[in-house]
Amino acid sequence: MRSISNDRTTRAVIRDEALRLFAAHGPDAVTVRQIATAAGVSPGLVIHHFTSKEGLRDAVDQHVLATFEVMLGEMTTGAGPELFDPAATGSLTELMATHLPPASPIPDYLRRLLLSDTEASRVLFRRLFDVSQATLAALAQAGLASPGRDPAVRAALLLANDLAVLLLRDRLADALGVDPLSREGMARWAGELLTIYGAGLLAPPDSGQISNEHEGERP
Amino acid sequence: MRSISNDRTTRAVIRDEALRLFAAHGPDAVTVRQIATAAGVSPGLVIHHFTSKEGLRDAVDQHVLATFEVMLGEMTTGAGPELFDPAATGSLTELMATHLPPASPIPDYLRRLLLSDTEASRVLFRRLFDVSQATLAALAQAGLASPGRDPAVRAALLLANDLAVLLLRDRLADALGVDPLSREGMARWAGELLTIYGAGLLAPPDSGQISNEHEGERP
DNA sequence: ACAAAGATTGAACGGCTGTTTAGAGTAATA
DNA sequence: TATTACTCTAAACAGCCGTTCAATCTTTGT
Repeated sequence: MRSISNDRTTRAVIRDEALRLFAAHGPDAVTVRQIATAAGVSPGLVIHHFTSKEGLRDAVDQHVLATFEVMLGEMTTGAGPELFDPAATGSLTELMATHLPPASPIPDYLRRLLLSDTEASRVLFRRLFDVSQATLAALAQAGLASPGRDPAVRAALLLANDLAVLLLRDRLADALGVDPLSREGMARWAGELLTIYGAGLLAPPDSGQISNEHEGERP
Repeated sequence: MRSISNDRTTRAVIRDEALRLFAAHGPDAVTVRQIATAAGVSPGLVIHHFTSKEGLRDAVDQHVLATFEVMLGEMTTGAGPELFDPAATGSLTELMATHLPPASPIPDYLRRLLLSDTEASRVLFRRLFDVSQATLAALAQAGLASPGRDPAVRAALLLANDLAVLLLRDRLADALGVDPLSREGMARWAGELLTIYGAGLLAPPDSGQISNEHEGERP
């Protein structure tokens, strides 16, 4: 049956449609019937596969966590160029823009997940915090950044600043006229972040970037 | 009837209980009956005063927005000392910690509001963004900060970094063992933020603070 | 080919939701 | 005091919710 252009299990289809709807409207605002319709099945089948709506939520959480584990794994594996870029300190934003399709529901889902007071939320944040701490330590070892007087707080601050773009995406897109997760948005954001991380708020533009390809800019 | 230790209108009591419950569990997870019980009235009366549950949400939104308008007004009025502190760039965090009781539901409500895709959310963020832009311009005029190559993005970045503490409060408290909105948490957070905003990530500890009372630290 | 197991459906059930309605108490007006 | 207006309640209503159930259709194992 599921042969032409569809090799996903029905279970996976339901899970993915739930992810999409949960990301767009929040789990509480989405009904089992809506998920079933979106997946082209009956409401009973959704329950049959996931026992309950909360079971479905858990399955979606687990799937998203696994996706992130893969992304984080690829990051620490293929590391190298971003080590010379203080702003790419495990930049979640860039990581997602690179590894995820442009219309992926995962950023929106992550936004809700991180603010949801669930176990999955705590586990994910803890993981991101550990990565942030490790990255800061590595940068310090390489002499590219100071660990600061309070390394744990500094690592948390860098992580929070990174996540802020994700969490406030819609509001920022409104205010700036550019989606901060788009190519142009990320470039403009990173430009300011690099300057500040490089030499502080008083620094003149164009300081801070350690390796900029051409310095042809001259207004 | 409402005389001893209660000069609030019944309407106001309902509104405040709704604010408290909405902040704690989210508007969708709270029922009209729960609000009515918390306020000590019948469910019908809640509807009678606010027409519908959504009307109640709007009233709460409006009340929170008005509260913030007052706080922002007091900020720009009593300005002065914080102008010399680049990190206090309209610091929402500090503003709320100062003007709100420690158990106020408003921080939690704000967190949900800013991510809710409602008109109130857009209005509030736009207002905060304008304040951030104005503050950055004032700091630049005073020679205390550079407006950056992209002033709008820089103002948005400073605002987002400020709001991040609020949005991720629970997760940060988990990871750091300190509520970042508590006195100790704010002090530690501001310490790192001042250093980075002062001279960047490479700066040694204790640079960046323009007016630190004693420099007795020497490890 | 036959039987067992699993996938799937349509209809139904009880419970909870926001809201309505009719009416009882209470204060203000005249 | 009679009337009007307002606050408030108890009960009920219709609708939607997650979930269950019995019965089919489809696949798998032997």
